[in-house]
Formats: sequence, C-alpha cells, structure tokens
Amino acid sequence: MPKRTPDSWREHAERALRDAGYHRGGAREAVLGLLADQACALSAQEIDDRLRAGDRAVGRASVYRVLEQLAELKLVMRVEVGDGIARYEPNRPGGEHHHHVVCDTCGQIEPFEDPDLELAIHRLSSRLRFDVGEHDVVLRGECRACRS
Amino acid sequence: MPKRTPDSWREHAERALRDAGYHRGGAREAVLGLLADQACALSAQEIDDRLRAGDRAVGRASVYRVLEQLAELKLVMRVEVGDGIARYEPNRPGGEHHHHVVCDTCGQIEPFEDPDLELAIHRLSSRLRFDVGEHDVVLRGECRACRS
DNA sequence: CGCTAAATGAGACTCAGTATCAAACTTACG
DNA sequence: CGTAAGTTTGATACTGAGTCTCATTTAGCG
Repeated sequence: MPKRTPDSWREHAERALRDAGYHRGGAREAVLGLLADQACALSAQEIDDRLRAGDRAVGRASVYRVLEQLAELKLVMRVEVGDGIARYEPNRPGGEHHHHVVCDTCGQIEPFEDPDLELAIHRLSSRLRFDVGEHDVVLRGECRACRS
Repeated sequence: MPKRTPDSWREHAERALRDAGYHRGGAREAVLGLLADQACALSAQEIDDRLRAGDRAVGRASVYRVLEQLAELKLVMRVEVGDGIARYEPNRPGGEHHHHVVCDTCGQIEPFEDPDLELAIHRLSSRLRFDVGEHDVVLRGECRACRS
C-alpha cells in the first residue's frame, strides 16, 4: 500500500519551500502539519484555534504569513465561499481537485468533483485573453437538511 | 428600437420590491437608479462614492441594506472575486448571465460567458444533494497587459 | 561558536461590513 | 386632507478578518 497522501503533500511542500529559499521555522512547520491532515478547507481562525488547542500555539501574523507563502507557491488553494472568510486547503500534487457547494441557509460547505465541468473550464480557458492559472467554482443552494 | 435594458430592469425590480411588501424610499431608488446603468459589478464602496459624487448621497448603512434586500429577492447578484470586497450587479430578467476572470496581478475583472460551462453546471446540479440556486464561477490568471 | 539574515509573534491598526436607534418619510384609513 | 402606525433612512458606534510593525528569537553557515 502506498504511503498516505498527507505525508507526501507535506514532503512536497517542504521541498518546494526549501527550493524557494525559505529557512525552516517552527510556525510554518506547525501549519504544514495541520494542513496535511485536512480533507477540506480550513479558515485562518480555525487553524489558529486548533494549533492553540494543540501543543504548538502560533502567532496570528505567522498563520497568515505562512498561508500567503503557501498560496504563492501554489501549495495551498485559497477558497472563498462568500462569508467573508478565506479558507485554505492543500493542493495535492496529483492535480485532482474539487470545488464547493455552499448552503445559503446553514453555511455548510461540501466538496464535489465533476470531470465535465473541468473540461468545460479547460476549453474555455484557451479561448480567453487570460492565462488562466486557477479556478474556483462555488455553487450556492440549500442542502438537504435545510430544505425540509 | 426597444426600450433599453436598464429601465426594464429597474421597473422589474421596483415591481418585485412592491410585491414583497416594501415601501418606497429615496435611498433605495438612488441605488436602483445607479445599478440599472451598470454593465458589470460594483462594490458597496463604489456605489456609495458615486452617489455621494452625484446629487443623491446615501448613508452607508442604507447602501448595504438595499443591496441585501435586492440580493434576497435575486434582483442583484453578489459577486466575490477574492479581494475581500463584495460586488453587486443587476440580475437581468432574461436569465443570461456571465462569470468573471480576475487578474491576479492587477486585480482587473473581466466578464465572460460560456454556454458549455452553463450546461456542465446545469447537469451537475441535478446530481448533487443540493438545490442549487445560484452559481458564480471565478477564474484567476494573468491578463494580457500583466503577462508581458 | 558567532555572525547575519530570516522567522516569529504581540499588539496596534485598517477597513468592509453590521447593529443601533432616533428622526424623517410612506402609506392607509378615517 | 390629516393623522396614526409602521417603514425607511443615516449618523455613529461597533465587530472581526486580515495587515503592519518591530523587537526578539531562531536557522544556516563559515
């Protein structure tokens, strides 16, 4: 059985950071360690809280700084779902990625994947006068629980 | 030549507001009047500034309140593009709508349309365990000017 | 080691957006 | 028409995510 994804993302990220000329540092490692275990997007506040609850509290400034660096290197994806809070999730090297549906009523976020959607976006990208780098599709609606 | 779209959106909006039980009021009319002339999304700040520069200044609270009411009635679409600022644009009754590409470097926002993308989203919606009401696709990249 | 440059974090600050509440205005009804 | 009842408005205070600053700590390297 191959090594689980979390570790390989973390190793990948650490290599990329070193290659980009960063020194190592405790705050960044703590954030990396937390993100590596995450399946879906976390807000900066959530990251701060969880680290503080765990054994490695980290300054707020450092959390934001690290997330910005990771986003710059495309190691994390920044996701905005419309509540004014940015969320971040690891960008797995494989390239597979998902988008999000948000419940307008309760705010719950659920991931989904769809190859046809990817295809449409890919075709579209070549038509636009933009070098499209990332994309981020947010659908809005009501989840099953809130609909009833 | 048929009447220009702005007026008909405005009339549509005014009818919808009345039907929803709202009274008329100067602030809301000012915001409606401004939005009706707009081709693409405006932020609350921009709306406030333009009204203030024009002949009808409006309180900040009223701008946000009106935008919220309009969004609630689906008369405007709220667009978030990742800079932490919400923008709003009229939802034309025709149903035709566009999405946005954002330049990561200069922040410029450009609209685009794509029937294939709409189709993919539509098909996808029926598969999800969500009643999908709105969608909002944001692509990110570099515009031609910044790429050079 | 010991030096230099980078990383860190406490706290002040910014700014979009929200909450409050008294005054101004709409509407309905007599 | 006039007035009461209820809505809209806007000045202002507030919230909270995110940024900036700068003194202190830490990593990397000779």
